[in-house]
Formats: sequence, structure tokens, C-alpha cells
Amino acid sequence: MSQPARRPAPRPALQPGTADRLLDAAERLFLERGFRGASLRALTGAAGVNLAAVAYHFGSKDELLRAVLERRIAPVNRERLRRLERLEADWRAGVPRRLEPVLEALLEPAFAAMRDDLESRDIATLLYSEPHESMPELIESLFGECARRFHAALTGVLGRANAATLALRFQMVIGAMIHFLAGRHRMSPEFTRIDPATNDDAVLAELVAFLAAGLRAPALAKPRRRRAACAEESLR
Amino acid sequence: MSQPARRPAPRPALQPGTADRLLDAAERLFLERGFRGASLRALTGAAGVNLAAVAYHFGSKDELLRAVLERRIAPVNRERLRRLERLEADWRAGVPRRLEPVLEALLEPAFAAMRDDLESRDIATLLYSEPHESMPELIESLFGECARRFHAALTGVLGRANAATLALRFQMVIGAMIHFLAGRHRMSPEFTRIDPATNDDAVLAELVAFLAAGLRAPALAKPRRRRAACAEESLR
DNA sequence: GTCTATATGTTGATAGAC
DNA sequence: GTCTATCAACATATAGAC
Repeated sequence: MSQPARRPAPRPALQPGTADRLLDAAERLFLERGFRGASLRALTGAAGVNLAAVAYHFGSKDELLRAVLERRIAPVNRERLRRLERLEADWRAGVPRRLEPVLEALLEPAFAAMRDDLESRDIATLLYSEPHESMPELIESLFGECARRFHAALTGVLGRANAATLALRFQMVIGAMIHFLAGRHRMSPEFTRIDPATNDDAVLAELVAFLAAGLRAPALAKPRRRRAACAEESLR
Repeated sequence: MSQPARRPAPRPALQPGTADRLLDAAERLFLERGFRGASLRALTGAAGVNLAAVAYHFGSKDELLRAVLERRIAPVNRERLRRLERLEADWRAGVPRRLEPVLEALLEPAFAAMRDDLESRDIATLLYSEPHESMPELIESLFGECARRFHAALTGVLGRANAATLALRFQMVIGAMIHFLAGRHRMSPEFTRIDPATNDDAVLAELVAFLAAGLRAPALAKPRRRRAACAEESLR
């Protein structure tokens, strides 16, 4: 209305640009067929763009993958850290430290993203799975800070001792989470025996309950050691 | 010495045959580079056999993959079921049902295989990861019976009610197990903060403790419901 | 920014000699 | 059983017109 002319991105929502349509198609096909299984021809064909657009907009297939992953994962991790920081502020203000809110801060943003974008159900599969030279750095750059911050927060809630056990348990949390975000849609309901109509919120609540109980499990008696009975303090 | 001539398989151990060398090389390279990332030329080159040997001995690359998977997974699942059947015989004889032995029957054979064959650390990665047309049937044919039997055993130990919750929790067990068998070697120790020297037996014990605690967690209060406090009976 | 055309290499599979 | 030679299809990437 007020501007006279020359707008670089006129209608960002009505007609997605070539780059966005490529990202959408790549996301879908990478998930369906894997990185190597989705050729540039299939990608550009599905997006309705020219084959050469990949090189022009992203440079290479590898960088297209990175763009696909970052677009989904970065906002989820930002939300995770935002929620964690609010918890930590509460703790500094004297609110007692509880385990469940930390797990919810870790899990809920991923489930929310899954609910909002059904097409992109689980981007994390691509990281967990296909071997790819640059994956380790990509994992570190995407999840490194987030993982360290949550690990530290769990240490703060569960106690500083027994760091080795907590490191193992934190990976069990990560494993259950990834499998649940990704694996459920890869296996048939006949195999998992999970009702396909199960509400995502219910799954999230069940995950939090399961993982909290696991994290609170008494530390293993090495030769022989007293076990703490208090729930919140049992991993000492 | 005594036989005059014509022996079809003279020295089965000293010099592995072409098929076995192909299986070994394929296993290693599929794990390193993924199914699609390992070409038949790379496979046969590493095995020191001719390219055409794949077609002769296995028919196709797909069937070579199936052979690789079956060779490792079938014996592990046989051992799992053998142990589970011994437990069930004990139960029929009046021994009280406990959760931990069931988890050990599920986990220990996989860890033992990992310990025995360091090269083939985690074959399950190949199933969990790369999308492949025939994977769902392959998963069903390799793990279907085993999964159903363990699911039933867990139902027997934890109680028949709340089947929906148990189905979810069983998948959490599977997820943590897979991630632990596979993921630990994909991520750097700096990322996981797990001491690389950690004993596999210790990891197994920690997994059992974590998962048992998670499986025993009280069922979620739906609107409002009394929670059972007894450990072995809490999932009712 | 988008397109055609093409360069250059690799893939899985197979035919047929030995 | 093992080999060479080769096929047809496909891959990613790029040069250069519009």
C-alpha cells in the first residue's frame, strides 16, 4: 500500500519460492527414501523446479540436506533451551528442582513440532541413521549445546555424584526419545501393538513418566552400598 | 590323507569361502557406509572376490543384505527365546515372576554378540535406519516372533491391565536398547560424556536397572485414580 | 533466476569364455 | 565357481543461453 515499488519477497506465503519448495520436497523424500535414495532428479521433479536449482540455491546435495535439517531442528532446540532457561530462573528464585519439567522441556518441543508438521514427522531419523561423512559435525553443531545444557540440568536435579551412571542414563533418555519420535512410524502397528489412534500428548506423558522413573532408579550397588530411598535423591 | 580326492568343502575354517568373505566384507561396509553407500564394487574389492560373485552366490545386493542380517540376528534371537523359555519353565514350576531376568534375556544376548564380534557391533542400525522397500517385512520376519513373546512375558510379569501403556513402554525399552547398541559408537565420547572405557557388562546392568524402573513406574492417573505402591505390581 | 544440454563418473546386473 | 567385458540406467555437477 504505502511502498511504491521493488519488494524483494512479495508474497512469502501464497506462493512458496523455489528454495522453499525444494526444502519441502527434499524433506519428504529424504525421510521416505533416505539421503542417498532420493536423487536430485526425484527431488526437483517433486518440487516442480529445475534440476539446476539445487546448485543455484544450495550449492550441492549435501548442503541441501544441512538446510533441511537446520530448518526443522534449530527452532525445536531454541524452544527447548528457552524452556530450560525459564526453569533455571525458577530454581534460582527458590522453586524446588523437579525432574519432570526438565524432561518436558526436552521432549515437548519435539512432539509439538511433530504435531504441527505431520509431513516432517521425524527429521532426527536422518541423523540417527544413514552414515554420512559430515554427520558427526552436523550432530554436534545442531545438538551439542542443547545436549550439554540438559545434561547439566539433569545433574543439578539428580545430584552431582555418579556422573558415569547419569551419562549412561541420559543416553537412554535420548534413545527412547529418538525411537519414539522416529521408530513408531517405521514399524507397523501390528508389530508394536500400539494403537495408531494414540494421542501424542498421551505418548508424551507416558514417556516422561517412564524416563523419570528410570532416571530416579537407585544407583547400582557396586560391591555393597546403601541405597537411598528418597525418590528425588536416589541417584547420588 | 585318507580320502583320495574330490572334497566339496576341504578346509571350512582355515580359508573362508567366497560367500563368507563376501558376507564379512558386506557387513563391515554396510555398517560403515550404509546399504546404498556401499557399492558392489567396494564390497567385492574389500572381500577380494570377483564382482560377479554377488550374483552367483546371493542373486542380488538386496539378498546379500538379507543374508548379512540373518547371519547375525537369528542366533541372537534364538538365544533370547531359549533364555525366555527357561524363565517361563521356572515360572510354571512356581518360581516367582521377576522383571529383571526378562530384560536380561532380551538384552544380554545382543551384548554378548557385540562383545564376541567387535566388527559387527551393531547390525540393528541397518534396520533402524536406511529406508528400504523390503525392510518392514524383514523386520517382521527377523524380530516378529521374538518381540511378541517378550511382550507377552512382560505382560505376564507386570499385569494384564493397562495394555496400551505397556505397549508404549515396551517400545521405550526397544528404543533405549537399539540406541545403546548402535548409537554409542556413532557419537563422539565428547558428545555423550560416556567414558569410552566403560565395561559392556556395566552398561548392561545399568540398562536393566533403568528400564526395569521405567516399566514399573506407576500408571498415569487419568482423571484421578489410586496409585499402587507395590513395585512389582505398579503397572496395573 | 530459470532453463537446456551435457560432461563425467558410478551404479547393479548379466552374458558368456574358461 | 570364477573371470572379463559390457550394458543400460542413473548419479551429481556445471556451462552457458535466455
